[in-house]
Amino acid sequence: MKDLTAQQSKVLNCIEESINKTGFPPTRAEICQKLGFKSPNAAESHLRALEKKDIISIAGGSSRGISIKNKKSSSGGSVPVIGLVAAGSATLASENIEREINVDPSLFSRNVDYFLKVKGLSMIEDGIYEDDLVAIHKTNDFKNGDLAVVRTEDDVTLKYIFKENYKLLLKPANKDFDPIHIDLRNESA
Amino acid sequence: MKDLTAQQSKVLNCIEESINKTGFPPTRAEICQKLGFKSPNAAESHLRALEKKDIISIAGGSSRGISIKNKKSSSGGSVPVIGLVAAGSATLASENIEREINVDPSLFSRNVDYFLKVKGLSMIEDGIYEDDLVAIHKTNDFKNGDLAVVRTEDDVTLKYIFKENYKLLLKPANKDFDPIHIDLRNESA
DNA sequence: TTTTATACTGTATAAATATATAGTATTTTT
DNA sequence: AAAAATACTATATATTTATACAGTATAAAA
Repeated sequence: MKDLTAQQSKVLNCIEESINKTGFPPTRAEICQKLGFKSPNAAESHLRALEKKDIISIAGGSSRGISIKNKKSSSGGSVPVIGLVAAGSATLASENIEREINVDPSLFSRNVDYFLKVKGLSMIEDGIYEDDLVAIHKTNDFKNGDLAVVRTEDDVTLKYIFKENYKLLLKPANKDFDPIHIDLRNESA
Repeated sequence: MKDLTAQQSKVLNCIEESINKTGFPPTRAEICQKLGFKSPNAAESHLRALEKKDIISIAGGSSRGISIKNKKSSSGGSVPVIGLVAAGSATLASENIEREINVDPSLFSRNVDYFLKVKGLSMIEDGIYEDDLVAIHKTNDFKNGDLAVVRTEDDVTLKYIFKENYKLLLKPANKDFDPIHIDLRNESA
């Protein structure tokens, strides 16, 4: 990745701070104000430079349309203890609550609805181990590859979820377990 | 907390999805488009209702100025394994890298620069234990109460950081350790 | 040395956006 | 039964905002 100039870093930092403090990205004018520029084009051209270097993306024709692109990552290794996201149904194993946990909400990019304690071994290849806590966000909004809480007939499991047309593919991270295919047309929602 | 109506939940969900997918909140028009409303005021009034119920806040005179308010939390308990944020200096214990970790960046609200493995006992009251991994984001932007990586003369520690004028207060979460006071005027940056 | 990138000021404007006002209709609360 | 909240359509507009164009100047790359 190309290196950023000092000014570009300042602008990037300014974007991060805006998102952290207000919840949304800054306008050109706000960047100028924070960094002392007097022309909106000062911010604009720095943004274009950051876009060219693939650090941010800019949604054209959209106010505050700045988003910070996903940083790299490298070789193998594991995922940390916090999993994520995207459970289909509402009533999960919900009421096995062991204790309440007090967490700074700014830790997570999505709202955490509850935590789930991991049992069993099916995710060990991703570094999620027995007794780890997984932060769960209830939503119907998921992307392929998201880690999801899946409720099968008599079990609640963590699986990677892939959806294609009417087919759902649930892939455990442990090779010893088989992927599960579900045809949504035969299932009750 | 007052309950949301079905429509209000849809709007809230729409906001969450927008933030998750694009990185910034939706406009009134976008909410209308997604939910099939034909008047911008449909979105507007739902937003005002959500604001009244203290679910979101709306920054006046600002485009996309919607942010989802911090959800509650309850009694005691601990913080999960992922800590956070806000280290002052650049060269920390940086090069004791044990392994590289492959993480979905969307897990964190801030960019993760590296992970730190916890040694010692000073944070045990917050549920951060020996060998836990803490996600670190390098920045100078911190709020009082943030958990920070602090480099003292011969140590790297995790402390809660409070700043007031020229004084820095570093508070460990373990009562057996004393808070540290630092006068910034006597310190070299 | 001639581009190309960086780093801005200054001006302008079309388009995006928030937001007010006027209605209608239904449901819930008092 | 009256008032208040919900759930919208429809129209209008001031303001915000992105974004282009014209410059100036310096540093780095070809």
